[in-house]
Amino acid sequence: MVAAKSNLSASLEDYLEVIFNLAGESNVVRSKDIAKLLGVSKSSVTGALRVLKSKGLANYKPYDYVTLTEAGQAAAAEVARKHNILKYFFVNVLGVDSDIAQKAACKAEHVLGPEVIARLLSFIEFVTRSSKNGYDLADEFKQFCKNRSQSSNFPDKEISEVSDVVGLNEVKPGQKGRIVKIIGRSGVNKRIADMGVVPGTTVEVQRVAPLGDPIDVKLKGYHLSLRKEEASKIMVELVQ
Amino acid sequence: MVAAKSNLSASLEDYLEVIFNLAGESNVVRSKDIAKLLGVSKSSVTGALRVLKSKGLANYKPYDYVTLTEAGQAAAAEVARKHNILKYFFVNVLGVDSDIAQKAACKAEHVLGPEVIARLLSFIEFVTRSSKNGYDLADEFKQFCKNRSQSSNFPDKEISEVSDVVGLNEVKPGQKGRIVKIIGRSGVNKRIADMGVVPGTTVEVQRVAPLGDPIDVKLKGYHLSLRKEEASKIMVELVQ
DNA sequence: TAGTATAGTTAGGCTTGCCTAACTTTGTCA
DNA sequence: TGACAAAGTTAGGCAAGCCTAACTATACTA
Ligand SMILES: [Mn+2]
Ligand SMILES: [Mn+2]
Ligand SMILES: [Mn+2]
Ligand SMILES: [Mn+2]
Repeated sequence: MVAAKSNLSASLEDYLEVIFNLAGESNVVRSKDIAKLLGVSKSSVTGALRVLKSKGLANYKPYDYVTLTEAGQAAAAEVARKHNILKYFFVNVLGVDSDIAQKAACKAEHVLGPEVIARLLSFIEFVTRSSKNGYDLADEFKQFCKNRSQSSNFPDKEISEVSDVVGLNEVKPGQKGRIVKIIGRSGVNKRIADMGVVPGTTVEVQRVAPLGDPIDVKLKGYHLSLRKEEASKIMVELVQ
Repeated sequence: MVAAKSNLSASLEDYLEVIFNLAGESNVVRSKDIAKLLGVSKSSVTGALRVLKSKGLANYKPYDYVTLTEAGQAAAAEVARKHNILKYFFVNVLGVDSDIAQKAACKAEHVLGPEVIARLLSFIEFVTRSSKNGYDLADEFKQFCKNRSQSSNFPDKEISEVSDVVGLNEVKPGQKGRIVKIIGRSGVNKRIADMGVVPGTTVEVQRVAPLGDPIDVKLKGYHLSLRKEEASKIMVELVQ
């Protein structure tokens, strides 16, 4: 029985999952219990059940008990399986708190595909196996967490810096910038373009008046005084 | 600088993430590049940027380049960090294919909280550390995966069976069921209720006519012939 | 068996996030 | 400069999921 490619939303998978779990706990599944477990209103459940029926996953009849079709049970079981594997890993390998693990598993179960889940299951098996050979990996990890000082100094994959393109108005006196772009096309911008303010040119800020207006800059040997408003439209990349 | 509790949707986090990454790769960030990377239309990007601006995360001005605020950069960096940690774990510990890991990480990054991510990072550190002590855990795991026959026999956390409450019409001759509920309140249902068909009673199906109609049952010593339509409204739990 | 409590449905509305088509702004280059 | 291309915005619409309020069907109990 190969599971059909389902393409269900996270929401619908959760409905399937709780119906599946409720069915395992009591004789019949009631709409209100689904609502309570998922934290949604009764009418939301009605809506979801209609969708599940339309997809051939639930045997829905108004006012009737809720049951899953064969296909629905298969899909639900798959979700529940992912949930269990994930929670097991979070709790018994990583040592995450049970409640947090429960919630995390019920989110992640909808976004991790079979390849990742299969590997994770193998890994759990590996860890379990290792503990039988005298080397309890999960335990070893817990020790590792305890013994180490709080500061994690793992080379937390350096994250590339954000580019240094800013408005010319933000450049400090003495700094230089290469013009990347001039925003807008107004008469004023044409005026400064005529004075050599074009992309590619390097400008140096010389003086900035108290309130940031005006700004004295030097480019191509010329001096130029710019309004803050104008400068803010000149995007430069800081150089040197 | 403590990161503010953001509560961003997965979608908005992805926008932040790609803006952050693009900013690291080139001088300026263009709307169309965001659209291309996320696989959405230009207008969707415009909409998202307006939302990010309203949340104080992006410096959005129509037709201007896209930049992030301090808060936006912080939020984006957090998402990117989760992404990197998850991908690293999937690829270098679990041995998942790089492309699949990339996609899985970019989904899971939105649903796994700081507790899980912190533990995962510690675990990666633990594995890395172990490899320096001559016991390469990740490598060991790969061997384990290879050497083992395809069949995984890990006690895949037994999943509870679905409850056996069915309509009486589905019960085979010779089987018995305890009545759980009778659906509907029509005159017909009242008739059979008068004959002892009430919740709690155990019925045994004796004979079923060729097309499933009628159905002969025995209860409390009486014989009763039911229409399939009637029987389908009598929910029973299989017994014995 | 009626009257009330409970369960479930319907109607209508909201938000998020996406789309296409048409339009405007900006960039480019002869 | 001015025409054309590229980038970005606006308008309008749609689907998924959720909600509340009002209504209806079923269950319980005296
Ligand atoms: Mn879930
Ligand atoms: Mn779950
Ligand atoms: Mn993502
Ligand atoms: Mn990502």
